[in-house]
Amino acid sequence: MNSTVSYKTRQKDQILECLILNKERHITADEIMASLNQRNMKVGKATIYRYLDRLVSEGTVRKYFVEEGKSPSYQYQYVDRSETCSHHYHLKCLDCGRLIHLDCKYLGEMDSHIKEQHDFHVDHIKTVLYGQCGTCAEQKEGEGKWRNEE
Amino acid sequence: MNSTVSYKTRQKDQILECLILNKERHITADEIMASLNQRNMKVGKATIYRYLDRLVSEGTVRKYFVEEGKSPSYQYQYVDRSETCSHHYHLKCLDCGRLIHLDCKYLGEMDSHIKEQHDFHVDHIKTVLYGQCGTCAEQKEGEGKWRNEE
DNA sequence: TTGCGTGCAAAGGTTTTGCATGGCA
DNA sequence: TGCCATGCAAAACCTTTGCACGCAA
Repeated sequence: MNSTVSYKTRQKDQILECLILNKERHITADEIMASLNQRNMKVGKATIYRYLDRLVSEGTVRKYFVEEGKSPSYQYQYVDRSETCSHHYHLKCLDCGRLIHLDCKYLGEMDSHIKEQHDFHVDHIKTVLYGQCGTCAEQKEGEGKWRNEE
Repeated sequence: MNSTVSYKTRQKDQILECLILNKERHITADEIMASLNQRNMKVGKATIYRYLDRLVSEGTVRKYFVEEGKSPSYQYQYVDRSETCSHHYHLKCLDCGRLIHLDCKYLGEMDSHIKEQHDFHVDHIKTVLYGQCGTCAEQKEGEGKWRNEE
């Protein structure tokens, strides 16, 4: 299918290693560079972006757009082959930023429901359910009422 | 709660009018400016961004991040008050951009399910289910196979 | 040796910010 | 008159691109 030849290089290995080390969470291109720099692995920013692009189109890595923190940016996450992220939902807590992978039969049924009753195919890669996780909800309750933004 | 005083101005009126005219679809800050310029209404870009921010935090307008076209950007859409958006889900077609308000008992149950079983409160104002609507799916089928990313 | 990969810096795009001025109340 | 709102331009930001050199195969 994709006939592009690809060379194996130190940079690619190190970038991929970093993604795998962080497979539990999202990481920005900048964070990857910082992380590599910390361990005295110098990789140019352009290289990181270029390789990430390739990994994303290969399906090895998933790309999200996230607004947490100050400036919005893309975040990348290694796709664990054992987890079928395309079949479950993602919940993201607006307070603590935690991403929860939700594997649940009930939600699978919801998919079918939306498809059959509402004629819409949900893309689990692009969709994230935003809200508040239980832990944060408890904390907020103690503090009084809550607000949408920080 | 929010005690900030707000003045009524020509610019605000015109921006809001433009959003309401386009309430069926989403629109970028740039498109708002272009649309206003066309009708000889001069409004600075900074003003548009600033007012949009305010409208978003008020809940009058919803803000999305969309990657369609060349450069990714934020898109805005007026929230129709007559619809109780905080209680239903929103589906957004990634192809045609249409926003579908989904009032459905089944999905309400899903909320309870997520809350009770997964200890997570879904925020319907911030959450959008992305995917493909039936109409667009049909079109794509005609054109051949589809791909996840472009 | 071939041509993909890399690094640097510059370009590109949207969105934000600073500051003086304008205009609502 | 007081203070919010506006406009302009510059800044800030992330991401992409051009180009010469490096380095797998």
